[in-house]
Amino acid sequence: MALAKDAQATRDRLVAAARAEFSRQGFERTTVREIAAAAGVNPALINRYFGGKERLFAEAVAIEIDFPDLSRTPRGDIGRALIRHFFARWDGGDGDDVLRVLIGTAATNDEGAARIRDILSGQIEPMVARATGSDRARERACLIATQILGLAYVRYVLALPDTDLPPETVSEAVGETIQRYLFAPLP
Amino acid sequence: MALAKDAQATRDRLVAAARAEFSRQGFERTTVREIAAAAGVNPALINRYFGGKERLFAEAVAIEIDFPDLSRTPRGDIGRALIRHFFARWDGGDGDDVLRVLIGTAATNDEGAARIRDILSGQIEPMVARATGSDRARERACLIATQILGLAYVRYVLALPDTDLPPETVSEAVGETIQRYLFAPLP
DNA sequence: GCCGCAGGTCAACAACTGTTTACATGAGGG
DNA sequence: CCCTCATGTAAACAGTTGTTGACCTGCGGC
Repeated sequence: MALAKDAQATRDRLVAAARAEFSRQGFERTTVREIAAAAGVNPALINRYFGGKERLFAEAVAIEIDFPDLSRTPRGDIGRALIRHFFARWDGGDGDDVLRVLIGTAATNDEGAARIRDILSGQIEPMVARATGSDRARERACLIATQILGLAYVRYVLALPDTDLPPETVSEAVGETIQRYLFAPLP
Repeated sequence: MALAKDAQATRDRLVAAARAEFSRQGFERTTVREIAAAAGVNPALINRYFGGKERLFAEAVAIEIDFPDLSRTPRGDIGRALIRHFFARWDGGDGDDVLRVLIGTAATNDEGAARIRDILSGQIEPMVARATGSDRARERACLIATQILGLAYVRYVLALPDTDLPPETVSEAVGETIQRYLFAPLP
């Protein structure tokens, strides 16, 4: 049963509200009072439960990318498959995906930038190494990051309409780019 | 001769200082007092000359991309040429290039995002139309924007070291991507 | 020499920030 | 039943923010 006083539920609602607000306005613009109001709780609880705005932010952007299983995907289709996966995940959009939060906040928040670097090293690079078996996985992962983050930036930060970047065009054109960054010989 | 009281010089120093500070810290984190201190002037002058922080920002991020003349570049080399141009421009780095300011601030500042969209419509898209003569210039311009902004984001916001993204790898791999976004058939 | 006024200073303002402190409340074990 | 302590509240704090209005300052024309 739902208790009137439930610490865990309050924490969860704060994290959810924080994600939404940070995503909409970035770290600096978002105030703890806004987050608390959106969560329907008292602002002081942010300090009680998380120890401050910074620590709540860190909690709100903890993320696992959970790549699709590519082991059965034909080599030639991996690029397209990756793009489709990201597309589905982002545009399925409950609107507060953490990666979107990060892209927006990393720009002015070192903690956020460090998080993205962690994802690059800890999740994208291993995925590339696994999928390609090639050396230079680091370089390839960075190239892929430029394209995927750029796509996310244009779509969600600049908020270009679908007509400017039709999903099928993106899947095809960007998918092939990823494919090349994965497998094409590097200079 | 340099006057002790020179309104134009003061304005210029304020804009320059604003660019540097906004670039380093983004719009929200930067205070008018910091900008004034960096410019060596009184904070009140920001309001006198620009009418507020927002308006100073708008002035600081006014930008002309000034593309290279591509009319004599062989069709097959345009992608590479563009990337080299941006690279030279960004990394030549007096450290306060306006496009870098914009990328960092647009994330949480609608005015900034609108500026980038203006550049896309007013400068990148016409350049694409001119260079390719193709229809679908808009789509191609957006695709190019994803790659170029993503590259800038990874290099300057995430601040990955040169060893992760060696310039020659970028020129080649990303150059070819731009080339494809310019000329390859779209689905 | 003096005066007007563009150019620059100074201190204060009101609003808002994250955080802390002291206090209320009510569910659940004894 | 009542006492306790996790949970939640309210108010205040100290600092910072962008902005403003009243006030100097000194160059250029008379």
